[in-house]
Formats: sequence, C-alpha cells, structure tokens
Amino acid sequence: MLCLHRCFSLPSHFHPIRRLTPKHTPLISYLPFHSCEPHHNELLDYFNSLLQRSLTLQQARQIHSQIFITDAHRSPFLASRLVSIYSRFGLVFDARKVFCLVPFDGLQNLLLWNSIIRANVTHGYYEFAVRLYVAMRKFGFWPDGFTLPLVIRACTNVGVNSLCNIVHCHVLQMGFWNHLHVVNELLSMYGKFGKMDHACHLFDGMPVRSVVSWNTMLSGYALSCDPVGASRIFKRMELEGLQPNSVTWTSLLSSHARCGFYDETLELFMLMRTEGVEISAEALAVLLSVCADMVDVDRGNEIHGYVVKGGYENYLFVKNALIGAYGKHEHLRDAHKVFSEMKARNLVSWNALISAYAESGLCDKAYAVFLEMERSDSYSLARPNVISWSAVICGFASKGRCEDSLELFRQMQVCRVITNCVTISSVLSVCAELAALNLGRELHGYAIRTQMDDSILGRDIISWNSLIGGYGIHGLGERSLRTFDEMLEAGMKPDNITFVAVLSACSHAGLLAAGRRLFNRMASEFGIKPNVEHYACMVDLLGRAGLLQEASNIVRNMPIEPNECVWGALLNSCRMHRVTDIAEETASNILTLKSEITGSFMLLSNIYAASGRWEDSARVRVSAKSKGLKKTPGQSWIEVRKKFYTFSAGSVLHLRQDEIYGILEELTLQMTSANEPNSCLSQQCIDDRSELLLVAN
DNA sequence: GGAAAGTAAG
Repeated sequence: MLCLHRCFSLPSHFHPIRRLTPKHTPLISYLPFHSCEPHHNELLDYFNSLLQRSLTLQQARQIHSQIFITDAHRSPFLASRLVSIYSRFGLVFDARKVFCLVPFDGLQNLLLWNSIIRANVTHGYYEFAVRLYVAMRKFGFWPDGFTLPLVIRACTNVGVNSLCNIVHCHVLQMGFWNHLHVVNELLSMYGKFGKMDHACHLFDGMPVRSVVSWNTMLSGYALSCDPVGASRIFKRMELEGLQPNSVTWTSLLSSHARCGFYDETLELFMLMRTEGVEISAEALAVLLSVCADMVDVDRGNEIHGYVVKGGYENYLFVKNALIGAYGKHEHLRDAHKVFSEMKARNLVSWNALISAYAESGLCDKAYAVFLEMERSDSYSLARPNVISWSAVICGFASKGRCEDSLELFRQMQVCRVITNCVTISSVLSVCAELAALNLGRELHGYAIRTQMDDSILGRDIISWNSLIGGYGIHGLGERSLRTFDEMLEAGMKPDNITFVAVLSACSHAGLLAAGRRLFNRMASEFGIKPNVEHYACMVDLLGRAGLLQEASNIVRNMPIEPNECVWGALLNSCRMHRVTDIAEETASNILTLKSEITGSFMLLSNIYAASGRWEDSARVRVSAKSKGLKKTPGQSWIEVRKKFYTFSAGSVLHLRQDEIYGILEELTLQMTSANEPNSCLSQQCIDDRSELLLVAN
C-alpha cells in the first residue's frame, strides 16, 4: 500500500511511544504516558455545554483552566472542542498544546484528529497537517469523509504533485471515490494543478454533484485561463436545470478576466446584475483587476463608486484590488490614500502599494514602502516575500539602477527568501545590461537546478529575438541570419523586433546585400511596415558601407518623420567617411530637432572640431546647452569578485592612479601583442589585476 | 466539526 511517509519523513515524536525522550519536540513533551482516567459524564457534559456557547477568548481560557484543574482536558471530546475554539481565535499553537495533552488512548477519537488537522490547514500549516495525517495512519486510525478533504487540501497547498497522486490513491483504497465532499476536494486539487482533464474525468463519473462541484470545475477553468471551458460548464449547468449562484458567476468572470477578455468580463458583469444575481465582494475584486488593466479610467471610477455604494470597502481584498487598480493607472496618491486608511493590512496590501510605486518608475518610493513593511509591527505578520523583493528588484532594474537592483538581490539571498522565475528573469536582465557574465552563469545554474529553464523547450518569439539580437551585438551577422532562417523553418512568425535585431546584425557585420533583401521582404513577405527603428538600421547599414548618398535618399524619402536615431546614424557615417556636404545637411536637421538626446549634438560638435571649425563646434554645444541638454557621461564598469565598479573617462580613480595606469598600459600591450585579444589572459588573471586596480588602500 | 469564488511581482 502506498504510504505518505515515503514522501514525508515521519517526525521523531510520531514513532512508537517507547522511543520518546524529553529531547523531542515540544509537541510530544505534553504527551502523558499513562491512560486516560474515566471522568464523570456529568462533568464532561457540563464543560461541553460551556464550550458550546459563544465565547470570548478570555472566557475560553478560563473554562480551559477549569477543565485542566479537573483533569478533564484528557477527554478527547473536550480537547477537540478546545482545539476548534483556539483555532477560531487563530491560536493554532494553543490548539496543538491541547491536542498533545490528550493521552494515547484518547487518540482513537477521530473527531480530535480532524479538529487538529483542520486547525493546521486553516492557518496554513499544510505540511504539519500532512504529518499529522501520517501519524494518525501510523497509529492505525482510518480517516473519514471529514479527514480526507482536509488532507487533500493540505497536499494541494504543499504543492508536491506526487503527494497529490498518493492522496488520491488513499481515497480510492479507502472507498471514498463516491463521497461528494472528498471528490469535490479532488476536483479542486486537480484544478489548482492545472490538470483539468483529470478533473473532468472525475466530474463526469460523479453519481451525485452539488453546486460546489460545478463551481469548483468553473474555478479550475478560470485558474487554467480557459474561458471556453468555463462557459461550457456554465451552459451545461443551466441545461441540467441548476441555478448558477454568485460563486458560479464570479468564477465565470474570473475565467474571462484572467485571459485579458476585459470587455467580455464587463458584459458578463452587466448580465449578472440584470439577472439579479447577488454581487459578491469577490466579483468586484475581479472587476477591479480588469479596470486596472484597462485604459478606460472612467470604468475604474464607476466600479470604485459601486464599491463605496455597496459597502464593499470593508473587505480587505477589495481594498487591495483598489490599490492595484489605482497603482496600474499611476494614480499613486489615491493608491496611497486607500492604503493609509486601511485599518488592517496584509501582505497583499503592502505588495500592491510597493508594486504600484515600482511600476510607475518611483523605485526609491517603492523601496521606502518596502522598508516600512519590514519595520511594521509584527501583528499582521506581513514580512517581505518573494513578490515584495521581486517588485523592488525589478523597479530598480527598469530604471537602469543596476547596482541597486543587484544589491537588493544579494540582500534577498541573505534573508533566505527563495527566488522564483520572476526574480531570476529581472536579475538576468540586469546581468545582460551590466555584461555581468559570472553572475549570469551563476543564475543560469540556479535556474537549471530549480528546473526553471524547462520552459525554453517551448521557444517563443522573445527567445528567438534574443538569440538573433545576441549574435548581432557580437558581430556574428551570419549566425544571426542563420538563426532567423531557423526561426522561419520552426514556423515562428517574425515581428518588428525580430527585424530590428536582424537588420542591426547585418549592419554591425557589414552584410549589405542580406540587409537590403531582408528590408524588402519585411513588408512584402511578412506584412510588417518598417518603423523608424528599421529605417535607422538601414541608414546605418548603407552609411557604414560608404553608400552615403543612398542612405541620405532613404532619410529624405522615408514615409515617417526621421528621429534622432536616423539622423545620428547618417551623421556617424558622414564622420566615418569624412563626407562633409551630407554632414552639413544632417546637422541642420539635427539642430531643429526637439529631442532630448544629446548624442547627435556631441557627434556634430566633434565633427566640426575635427575639421578645425571651432566656431561651429562651439555653436552646436551652446545650442545644446540653451535647450537645457546636459550630456550624461558614458560609464564603464567591471565585475570583480561579485562586486561592480563603475568609472568614466577622465575621472580621478584613485590616489595610486599613476601606478594603475602603468598596469593598464602593460595590459594593453599584452592584449595587442596577442593574436586574439584576451586569449593569453585567464579570467583569474584579469580579476586579480582588476582588483589590484580598484580596491582601496 | 465541512467544501467553492478574489487581490500583489516579470
């Protein structure tokens, strides 16, 4: 028979009694070794009647102490009542203590096991709940129709696939395959694991179904982003004469909202109202998430009005959804207002506000909220999780503050928060930006170990574009072109980004004919209208090849307004080939641009300076200055032993800079003397030298 | 002594 303990090692205190010693966990230190003494039934009835009343925590504690004094706490029946009461007050550890004080004989009471398993499941101690179930089986007690749904839910939330298969086997072995609640819970389990085919199979075989069975199927389809499947179940439900309730409708809304079918979701919401279905707070949260992603701000305000009028503001998750919606529309003041007016906050509330700031580009503000969350009182137990960390890491990364982003990533590791694919993808983009190959490799290894790289088996357009672009950046034009062909052979349709990547690859590698052909195929074969970036690539390609007149003609005849990239490419080619007449014309166009990019101005100024036209050179600089433009100095950086050092031309590096420049010259000599640059220098040698150069003292 | 619905990061 399959046993759960194959997946979970049994805690030592669940082994046979004779092996127990005081050094075992606190759970067992309460377990008396002698049997339960008989109690008068009257006393038990008396306490039971007290515990059945609606009690405050203080009252419950008083009754508990009376029970303890009279030794009645060893009654499994009273213990199960106490477990449930403590669980209701969120005191799962008190519940565990009560459970542990029941003597061995009392453990035959299934109600007690169910209560303690429920207390742990309710408060998110899923693994502990599974361990309790394993212990219960070890003691030779069989679960009932109450135990199994709880255990299935615990296994689902532990998230281990094999564990779920085992628990399904237990259900079959113990003859619960037709038990309504048990099968409903299995439906929910398969839905959460995205296995709707398994769920369907079970559902179709059910002799009796309740509304919950139907709703669970619908929510499974919603989780799998399958609005078609959800609608099919909804119609089938109506055909069988069942009345969809508020939960059914909410799941139907959710199934559409999750896939970005925003208009359909709103239409369904209207239909829900006309049908007179009660609008739940959950349905409104779905609507708010839709409003967050819609451009239409008025709709959002309309829904907010509905929230206020309907009194749904008291629901924590509705407020969280409101923060999310305001945040997505960059109405940060409103988002913060909702947040600061909340009486209770949970992890989602904090994360919603952090991500609102991070997504709006206010990464410092996002980090300030993050720190505030870390410092907040421990009552809410809201501590930064993987989402909080990922939000701030990505916020800094998208603002180009790569070092800050990496520093946070390091801190996250120190705090032992487990990273996921979102975190890794953000940090990898930082690595690409910083050319931090070592860290990138480290993360790649981590991704392989944690099986995050599986998804690359299904390559998407971004995978192909990244590879084509990567070859292009490194001057491997031929390989870039080959990859482009492979992409077509694989049946993937290129997009405008693919063409930017492949055209710039041609430009970098001087593949003139291939670039021309691709540019022509773009519109004729793939129906992609060239945008300003494609024109800039073509101008660069022709210009670098010395075909300046042709490049200039392209700029003159292009159907869209050329921007600073196009003019910049032309001007750079003029500089390379010292063609002054086209440079003059290009220059006058650049000077009229309203661009805030300073590169072209500096290029132009340098061209004038190189040809000795100092006045013109100065004029361009003055013109740039009068426009309030300030050149951002170019920076380089180097990774030495997991730390990044930035430096720029002319900056005073160090007190020992003469010595440093001496070593640099020596390095340059070594590199030029080698046939292949870098080949004679090991990474270790570069690291050692760089560290010598950069580390203070 | 039950169950199902929602909101946060790329």
